[in-house]
Amino acid sequence: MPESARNENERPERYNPAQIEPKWQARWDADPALYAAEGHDSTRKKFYCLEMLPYPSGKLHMGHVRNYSIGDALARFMWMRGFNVLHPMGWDAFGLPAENAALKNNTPPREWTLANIAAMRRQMRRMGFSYDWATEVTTCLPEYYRWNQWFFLKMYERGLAFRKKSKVNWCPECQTVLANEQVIDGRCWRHEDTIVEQRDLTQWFFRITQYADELLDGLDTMDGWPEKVRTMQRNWIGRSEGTLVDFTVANQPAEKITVFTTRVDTIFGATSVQLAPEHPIARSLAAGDEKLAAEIEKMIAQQKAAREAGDVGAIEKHGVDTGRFAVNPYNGEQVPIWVANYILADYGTGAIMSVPAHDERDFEFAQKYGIPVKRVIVPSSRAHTLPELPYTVEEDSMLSGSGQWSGKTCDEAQREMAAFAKANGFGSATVTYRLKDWGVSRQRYWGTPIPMVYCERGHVAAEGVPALEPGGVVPVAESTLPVVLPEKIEITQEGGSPLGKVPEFLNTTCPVCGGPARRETDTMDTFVDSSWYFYRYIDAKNGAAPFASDKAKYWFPIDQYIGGVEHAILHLIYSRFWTKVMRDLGMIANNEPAARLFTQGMVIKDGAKMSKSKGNVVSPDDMIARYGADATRMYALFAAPPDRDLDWQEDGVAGISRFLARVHRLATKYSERARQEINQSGSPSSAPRSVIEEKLLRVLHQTIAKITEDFSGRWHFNTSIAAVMILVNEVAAAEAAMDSQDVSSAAIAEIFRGLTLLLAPFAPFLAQELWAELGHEGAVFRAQWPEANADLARESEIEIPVQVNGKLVVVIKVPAGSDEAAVKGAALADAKIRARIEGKTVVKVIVVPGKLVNLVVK
RNA sequence: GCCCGGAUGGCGAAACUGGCAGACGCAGCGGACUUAAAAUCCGCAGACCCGAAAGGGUUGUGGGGGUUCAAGUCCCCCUCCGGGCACCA
Repeated sequence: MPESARNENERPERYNPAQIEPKWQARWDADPALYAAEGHDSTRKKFYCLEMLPYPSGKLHMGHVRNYSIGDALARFMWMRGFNVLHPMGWDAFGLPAENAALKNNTPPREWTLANIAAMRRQMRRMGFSYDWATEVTTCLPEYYRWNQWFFLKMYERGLAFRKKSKVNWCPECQTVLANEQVIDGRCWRHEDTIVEQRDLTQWFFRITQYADELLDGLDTMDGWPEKVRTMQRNWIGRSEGTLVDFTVANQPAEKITVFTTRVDTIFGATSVQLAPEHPIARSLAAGDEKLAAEIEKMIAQQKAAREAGDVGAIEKHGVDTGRFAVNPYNGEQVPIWVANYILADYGTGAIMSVPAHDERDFEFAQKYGIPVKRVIVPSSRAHTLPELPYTVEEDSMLSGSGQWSGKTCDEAQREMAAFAKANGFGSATVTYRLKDWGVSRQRYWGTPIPMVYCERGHVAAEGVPALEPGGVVPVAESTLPVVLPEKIEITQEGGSPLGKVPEFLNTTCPVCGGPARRETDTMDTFVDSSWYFYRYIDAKNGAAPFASDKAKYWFPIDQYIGGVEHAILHLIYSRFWTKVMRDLGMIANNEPAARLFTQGMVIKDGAKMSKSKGNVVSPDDMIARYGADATRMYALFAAPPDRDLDWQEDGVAGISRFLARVHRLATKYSERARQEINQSGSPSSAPRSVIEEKLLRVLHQTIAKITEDFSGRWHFNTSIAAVMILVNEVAAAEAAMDSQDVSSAAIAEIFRGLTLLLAPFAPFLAQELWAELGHEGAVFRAQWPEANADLARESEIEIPVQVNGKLVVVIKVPAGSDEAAVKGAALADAKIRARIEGKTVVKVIVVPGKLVNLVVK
């Protein structure tokens, strides 16, 4: 850091962040090494502090400010604790808004995006966030997205990227396909009012389901992640163990209906088979039965309507008997086949066996239609009366009326019956997931081109990789990456991929035969970009690989990841998947991307999330202009604990600003004495300390202890900041004593030095200003974090509340460390206590040393 | 319906392992400084009641019960708010 900031001419009388903050920002910006980490060969312990990268909308919002203020405080603290800190930032820069902006303003997406990035980077610097800009990652640049393409090729080689025709979610507004994760209650995640349609398209997928079990099991060991996020991911993966059982259609043994059940032990109680209306057999049974066919069409329409309304659960259960029968392979019994509107075509097999006696929903359905109810599960313990139906208990229950399995426990029966099905060729144990493979194709322009071509002669890449359809699917040669997104392009509102209209892009040659070929015109889901960006930070300029493995081995896993809970499933599950794929590619050694995850609460104003439509948005720029960056970020930490929602109140920012002004006034006033003390460089005075000096040092060291603990534990920075305020209040109250010689210059130097260091993670600009003002060299956040001195922090006398029958009567003072007898004696000697217990019997005296005394009297 | 959070002054909140409820801050009120205001500094402040005051009493952490010398904190039941999942067989 250059010379001290002290200059009599420019030093303001009053706290003026508009003067202090840009000054230090300029100095920090001029020295890129300040925020840079040492290399992966550093002997220092590393700390990878990561905040979720923003979409470059062009403006920081308060949610960003909060997220980054938390991360920045932590990064600065860890620096001060001597760690080798990596604290990077980047831009999730592909995506639809750039195309919309292009349509609206006739600005090319790239230009619009890069301008937004420049604006936001400026804001971040103005906020004083300590990012190492040398490692900046921008996902829309070919230097980055070529590695998306590279990964795509690697995944294709391993069968993890594949093409299939499937029903896809289509947002008419975005004019593109959405992943399941992007459909919320039947609506587009970006367009709450737009109902998602289903279309049949051939799409690229990543086989995330191959990792379903590992993604699920890993959650159990991830104790650095919030339980809430882990639960959400567990639900999302939705693993369900069960059995597949083939029923045959009576008189048509070639027609099989495979049902999925988690309760195969109840199969002797099955009294019907229920098909989803979309089920192929439902359709084939309806052939020639117009009434049935019409019913089925009605149900499909109804399901669609409910899906669109986002209220699937509200439809009344309803079904229609096909008049046909299915044969239960366990007992040969024939049961009617129904088609029902509550059976989902896309879960399990789209067909179930209905066991009304032991399933609540089946019971309800059977009651409605008069389908028989057959009890086959009973409690193991001999109860005199049988439990009411439906009886769904598995534990301590056993089978009855179930042939050779009668008398077995449900658990045993499930295992044995699945094995029996397998042995007899009519079923098997299986696992189903709610998680589906990740559809990554998007019919959009502003994204990573998928590096595949379609050979017109039908060539295929290699043996064993069959063409899925006429026109061979051939991966682009790795050496020719990146497939560059063309810049000259006309963006229109019509459907289909815009890249299909660019002949220079579309027409290419087949990498195998050199013949004519056309490129894949879809681009990748932007969640691909954000699934691995944090690996790129460690080696952002690497032109030969996404990153060097030895660097990843040093820096990973991320020590602390911080972001919004809204990414609990999408981004965070894809990132975990990507990490496992990279591990299997031999690129990294870690199984999970982040050791610890923190999800901060939302920023609320007037009881609602800040949003343009509600008109309650507070602009960080306005806050900076009025109160400064320090006050803005410190308020974001002070107003609520970081994991809770934060209610933005501008008066509160003003309060923080006043507090900072107080600190500034006091520190400036005593800086001369502090500087002299440093310049003397002698050992601290051994003169006995005054009572007030002792008290100031005591509070200082208590505050150091508390804040140090807050950082390593609960992260309740609101109370950390409150503790600094208490310290400052104490200092202000001691002003007279400091002005006289009741407080030594050595103590003054120590107090203001400590205060400044404590403030450094929260209000970095002011802390830096005072650091220089107090005569210290260098960057304050590279100075050593103060050590709490337990001796100085110790209270000599403590207050003990004394209760009579649990009610507070008086607070007495006793020397710290007094034993039980002494405390009890002092309590009983107190005049007020004596008056209170006079004439009564003391039944019991409870003494909690250091805490309180409670006299139980009668 | 299931699973997580949460409910404490006028407001944001604190009380980490059961031990002085309301730290710290905002807003408010009173005072000092000022011709005045702003800024700053000092003080008051959960509610209710008694008292001229000093002080004293009662009550109080969404509601009801319980455990305990002692409950915002633990147990049981209930209400409301926020979030997630959901005809998942």
